[in-house]
Amino acid sequence: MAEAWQDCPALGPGWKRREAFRKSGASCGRSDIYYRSPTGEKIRSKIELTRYLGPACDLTLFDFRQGILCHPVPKTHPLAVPSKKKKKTSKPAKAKKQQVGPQRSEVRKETPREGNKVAPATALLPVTASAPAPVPVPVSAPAPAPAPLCCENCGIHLSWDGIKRERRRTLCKDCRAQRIAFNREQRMFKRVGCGECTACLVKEDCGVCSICCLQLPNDVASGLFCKCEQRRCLRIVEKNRGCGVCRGCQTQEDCGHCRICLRFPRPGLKRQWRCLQRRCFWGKYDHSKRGPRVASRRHSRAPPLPPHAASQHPEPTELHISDQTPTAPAEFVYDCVEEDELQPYTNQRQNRKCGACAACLRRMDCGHCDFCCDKPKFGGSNQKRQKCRWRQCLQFAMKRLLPSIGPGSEEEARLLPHHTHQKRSASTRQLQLSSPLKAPLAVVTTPPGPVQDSGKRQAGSGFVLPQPDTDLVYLQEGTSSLMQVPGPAAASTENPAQETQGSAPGWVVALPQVKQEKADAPEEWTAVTTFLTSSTVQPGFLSKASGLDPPPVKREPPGPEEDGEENKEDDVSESAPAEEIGGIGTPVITEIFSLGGTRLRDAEAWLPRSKDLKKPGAKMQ
DNA sequence: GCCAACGTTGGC
DNA sequence: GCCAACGTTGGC
Repeated sequence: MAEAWQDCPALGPGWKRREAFRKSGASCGRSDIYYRSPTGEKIRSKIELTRYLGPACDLTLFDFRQGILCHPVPKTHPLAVPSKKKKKTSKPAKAKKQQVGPQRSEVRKETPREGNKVAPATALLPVTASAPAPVPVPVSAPAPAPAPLCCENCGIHLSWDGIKRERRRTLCKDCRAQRIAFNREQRMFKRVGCGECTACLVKEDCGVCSICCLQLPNDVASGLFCKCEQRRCLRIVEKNRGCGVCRGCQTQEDCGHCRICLRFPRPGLKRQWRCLQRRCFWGKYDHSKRGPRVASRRHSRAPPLPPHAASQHPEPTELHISDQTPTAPAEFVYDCVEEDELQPYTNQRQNRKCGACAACLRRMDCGHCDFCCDKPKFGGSNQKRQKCRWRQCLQFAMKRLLPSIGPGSEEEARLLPHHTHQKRSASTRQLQLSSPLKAPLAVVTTPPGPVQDSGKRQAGSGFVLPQPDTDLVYLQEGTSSLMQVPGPAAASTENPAQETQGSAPGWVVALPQVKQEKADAPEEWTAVTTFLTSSTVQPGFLSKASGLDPPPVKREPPGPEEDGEENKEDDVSESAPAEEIGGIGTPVITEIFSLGGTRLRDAEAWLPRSKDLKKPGAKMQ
């Protein structure tokens, strides 16, 4: 973001406008116009602005690019922006729709600043029934001043302008900068280490820790995602202990009014997360049992501080690591970190499509996965901005997930952009399975009939057919089965016609059936494509998958942030609800791989369901 | 480690 | 102009 936000009085108080010039790529030099509402909503286009303000708002006179209102001057003299006005007036279709909107005079109405979408609507026009977010806020009266905020760390008073609405932490500018620096430094320590501590100086793996004992393939182990415990940088702050000196650590009692303290207690459950006012500013409180971290070795470890933190945060002597000024990361590269990883980001976007897998061949969004639900066209808020899970390339995901599956052929090498490997092959994010990687990779169920005779059958690169009488997915070629996916064998017979078409091998890539898929052209579905009999995962899904009902959607947590946080923090306190286990309506493979890493252990809770479903009464054909 | 959020860019 | 979605990063 090279250009700063500037006021846009044409839209009303609190509205900001920014022009961002593209710095690279084919469209380098081109600029994009963004607006930000008084409540922090990001607007990227006039359509979005119209959608945001509601249909009653007339934006005909508003020049989105210039950020000004075009006065309805006599036809002969478009004074404001002569050259551009022609284009604006050449859009009668949109104008017709908006003619019911108010005149300019209403644009400058005072804008309340509550965190809802009513406020911006009042900035341009009176609130109507179609205005979004019907939050019970008095929209007609002048907005009351927002409650004063204080930095969670230093406690100084903050203005609303200095706060990013979407951030969960309320920090002043300085504290946020320090925290960002701290996080960046920690990331660097995790990635390459400080290079100076005793752990970083160890050159060989211990061979006895839990990570070393995993005996992962070299190419996987070299990915840094699992590092010998004895070689982990000592300057990585542990999650389960705070710094002891910050405001949060020194606070002894719950505040009683933060969102955590005010959270409605759940019957029979003890609160497991910490009052916001008592959380360490630097370190991480222990809200997670994830990860095979070994803490015992680190008890004497001192949390590092951002380079400029010392001047503002008093800390014990032991916290000073002043003589260990972080050196450039390049000096501390592990042998397994490729040189390319240290090269600057090329700005070249990857082509994530192989163009041949079932996902790439799919042309329509499912409309039901979380990414689809996020899309504006499905009524979402456009925050995730990811491709439909069912359309995310299987090949791409496979390569990213299993780096050991190198391009086995030139074709594969072509399909997988080289910089994919360059940029991430050795990073800790390699197997992270972040959102874009959670593609519906492949769920292979045992096909009916004699196709099971060969035990495992190569079914395309990276896919191996399951053993007879099992419903497993072998995500590794050859004999390595890194992941096993349960599923009733008989279930794959739901759509036998598709399975037996053409030259399809005796395996099926399972995809969910959702209503929209019926609209897909038949040729979009390859012969190996069938619908997932997700009854394996979710009882009752089969009937839904059969088209009788639209599959339920795995939705985002209801709350804007609290529930999401709560889910994270509270994930061990309750038995997982169904959608957390299998994700009805969400690609099953997505959920499976969401279990990746430490969450794999939770697969046990997932697996037994297949047994249940294999009971006579549960099996559905 | 994971992922939500969002800046950014490609492409229609 | 607009949308899709890739890639980064801050927060937990």
